[in-house]
Amino acid sequence: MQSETIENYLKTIYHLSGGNGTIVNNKQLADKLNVIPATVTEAVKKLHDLKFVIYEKSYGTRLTALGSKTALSIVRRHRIWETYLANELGFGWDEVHEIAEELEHIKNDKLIRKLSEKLGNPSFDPHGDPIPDEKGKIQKSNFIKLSEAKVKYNCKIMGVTDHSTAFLKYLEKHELIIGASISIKIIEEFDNSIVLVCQKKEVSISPKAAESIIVEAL
Amino acid sequence: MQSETIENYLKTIYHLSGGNGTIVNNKQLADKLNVIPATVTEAVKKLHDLKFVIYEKSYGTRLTALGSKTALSIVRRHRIWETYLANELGFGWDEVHEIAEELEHIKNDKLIRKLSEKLGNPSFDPHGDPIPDEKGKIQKSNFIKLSEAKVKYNCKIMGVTDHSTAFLKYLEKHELIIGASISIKIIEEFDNSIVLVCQKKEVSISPKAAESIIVEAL
DNA sequence: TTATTATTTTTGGTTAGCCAAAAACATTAT
DNA sequence: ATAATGTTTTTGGCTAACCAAAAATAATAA
Repeated sequence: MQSETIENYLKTIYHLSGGNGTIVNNKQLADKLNVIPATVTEAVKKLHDLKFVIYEKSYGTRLTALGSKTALSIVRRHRIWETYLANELGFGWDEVHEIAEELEHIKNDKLIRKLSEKLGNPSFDPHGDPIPDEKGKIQKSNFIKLSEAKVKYNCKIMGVTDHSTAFLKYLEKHELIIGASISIKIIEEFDNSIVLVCQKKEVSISPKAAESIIVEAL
Repeated sequence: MQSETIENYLKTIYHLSGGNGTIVNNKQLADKLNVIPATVTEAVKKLHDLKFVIYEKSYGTRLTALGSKTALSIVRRHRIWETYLANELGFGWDEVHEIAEELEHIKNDKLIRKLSEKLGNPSFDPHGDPIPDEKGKIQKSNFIKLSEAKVKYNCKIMGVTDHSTAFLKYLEKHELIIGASISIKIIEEFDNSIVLVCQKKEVSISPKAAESIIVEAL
């Protein structure tokens, strides 16, 4: 259908615009795609002709409905593959992104459907990021990194993004298990460490650890 | 490492030369790759410069050790993916080739290793074609289609290439199961149907069915 | 061996995707 | 409002992969 380059542009515009139709500029795109702005100018003109974006000279670019739909299907493929690589083939979460960057360009709906089925048609990947469905619909959630939670938040632990044994042991020690409810008591001013209550016990979490814990804000 | 185009040239040269270093000509390559001979001339010159082939003007092209090694790794990826798609994801054998044509270009040794492991590191795909190992070594076998067997051959049924339920029922009815030993009694002159003995019973197999049965000639 | 046919190579030209440098345009700070 | 800075566009150029048409070679048949 379209080239890998076009797919990468659409995906990047989608991510930079934060999923809503926000305008994206050439500099941002150039930086993300590792090309110079002149190259982006050329590219967005073509994307405009192909009806994937609306490009207004010296102003910016935003996805059309078609562009958005296409971007969503790429994001879907990417996240399905990431989840598959991690859950079915035993890759670490640090490894899957790079491989999925290549796999996402294989356009075969049946393949993605089969992978998705094998995973139980998940709506979220283990990063907590939503996986668009076949129609491009995204299930909303309040998934955030624990490091983004504020005082008094009540949350539920949904997953982790660091799968090192060191980290998993750290979690175990503090009885922080998937599904557990926690509430944020204090966020220390000077080092951003988080004091929270989990399983009736008070624990203090380093900001580094909080970066790798995905919670649902309730 | 190299482009998809180069990989396709190497793979095609490998197949056309039948795995040994036989010389391949431009016309053959052009036909297989759906390009015109002029394009092939250009390409093989480049492959020569890259030391993947020895190209002799107006004569032909053959793989170097490097080219052969590279081709073998592409064949490995292709057959691992085909086997994986069929055995793990439930694709039919008629569907896997096309998808594997894309997947084979993803260069990630760990990925192929994991897929291979999950399959039990097979040396043959369900077509009966050998899967080169990581070093490019191919396990020899006497796998042939039953349709290629001759009178008096003793064989063992190794697999099928048609996975339709109709065909599987046909096999069941004739008690032709994987692993069974058979011996060829007669090949009918006028319609090429095969009379063989399997499990002490004499059965007659249509040429169409024999096309889809892989046996090992003993 | 000469004519015919097939294959290969050369030449000139295209498109996608990129870059560098310079020019045009916007934005921000003074 | 003007200068300084940042962003965007234009222009000219590059490489990989392709094609078409013509010229050169090789192979085959008469």
